[in-house]
Parts: sequence; C-alpha cells; structure tokens
Amino acid sequence: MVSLEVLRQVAVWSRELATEELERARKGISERAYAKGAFICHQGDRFDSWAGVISGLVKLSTVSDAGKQVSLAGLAAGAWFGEGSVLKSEARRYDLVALRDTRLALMDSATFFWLYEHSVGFNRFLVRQLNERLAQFIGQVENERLLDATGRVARALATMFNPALNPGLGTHLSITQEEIGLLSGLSRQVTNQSLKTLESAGILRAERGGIAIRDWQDLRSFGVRQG
DNA sequence: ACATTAAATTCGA
DNA sequence: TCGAATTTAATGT
Repeated sequence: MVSLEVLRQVAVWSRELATEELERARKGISERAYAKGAFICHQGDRFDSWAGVISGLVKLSTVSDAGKQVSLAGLAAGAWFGEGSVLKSEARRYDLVALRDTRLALMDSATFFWLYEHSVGFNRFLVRQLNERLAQFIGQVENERLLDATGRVARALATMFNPALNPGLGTHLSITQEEIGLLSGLSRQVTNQSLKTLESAGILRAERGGIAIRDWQDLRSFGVRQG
C-alpha cells in the first residue's frame, strides 16, 4: 500500500478517479527500489504489475533480430508502463533496466483489472496512453535507420517529454548526458555534441545534470524528420 | 582519455 | 551553523 501523497504525486491519472477508486488503487500498489544498473525484468519474464516510476530513470529496450540492443523508450518519474503485458497477461517483450537508483510503484493485476472494469477515468487514461505509445513506436520503427546522432538524441528526449505519456513532467528533466547516451545508443561524447547542436538550434537548454525544453513539438519534429 | 568545472560533502571553528 | 576545503560527479574537448 502506498500513501495518498505518493500516489497523487506519481500518478496523474489518480486525479481522474473517484474517491472509492482512489482508495482501491492505493491499496493495490506497493513500492519497490532498484539499484542503478539492476534489471527490473528481462525479456520473456512474467512481471504481473503495472508500474509507475516514483523516482529515478528506467530504460525499456529489446534485442533486434540482428542481435543488437535497441532502446525503445526512457521512462522518467511519473511515467507508467506495462499495461500491454498486464492486459494480455503475457510475458514481457522487452528488458527493463534501472539506469540509476529507482523506486517503482507496482500495481497488482487484480487491482488493475478492477479499475479497468469500474473506472471511466482510468480507462480514459489507458486509451490515451496506449494510443500515444503506438504512435511513438511506429514513428520509431519508420525512422530507425534514418536518423543521425542529433535526431536520435532529440527523439529519445521527445519520448520522455511527451506530455501525453508523462503529463507531470513539464519542461525540465533531471538527466545526465551519459544517461541520454545510454537511451540513444550513443557515446557520451557524441551525445554531448548533439546536445550542443540542439541547444544552438534553440530547441533545448543543456544544464548541468538536466535538460530544459522550450517547446515539446519542436523537439519531437526534430526527432521525426529524416536525417 | 584527460582537463575542467560544478555540486555535494566534510570538517573546523 | 557557516563557510572553507576536499571529494566526487558531470561536462567539454
């Protein structure tokens, strides 16, 4: 069980729940910590919870047919993931790694399904989230080969700043250049140069230990266009 | 890989 | 508890 404050803070969707639903959600959620570098779940594992990031940073990645690692998304505080696997009650199709010390909120599947059956607000959130992720993944597959380093960095950041997937985030994100590199599949050096490029294009501001954006649309269009 | 700089932590008054 | 000194982490080249 998680406190109401934590739930409010980490889950925007909790605002769309009725009081009774909120209480139910709270009781079905537990908290768990993962050390930097730890696997939260391996591809093929069962992991029967819907999860939200309370703090830290998580990378969602998979292995392509060619055998190379492909990063699918970065998940910052406030992001929720895994609804696909819970709904279909199937094994995870990807790896989840904690890029830094991370705390997750884990909702058991019984609670998830109860909300799914009873809460209109919860379903609205789920539909939005699924729809947004689908769009994101399609764009990613289309462009996998075409983007240069700067485009890849822009795209990795754009997925994290996506206001539909992470409405709590706003315009600032605490993340190091090294972590951005891990998410983009680039070295820290190249990441550093790409950030400079994006900064001089006026798309973001690189701070120490963080990134501030002005307009998410600009960032996204940079990550989608052909490189 | 190395140099620089910013931030976090320790330590002494 | 304040600030200088030291250590550690992030960034720039």
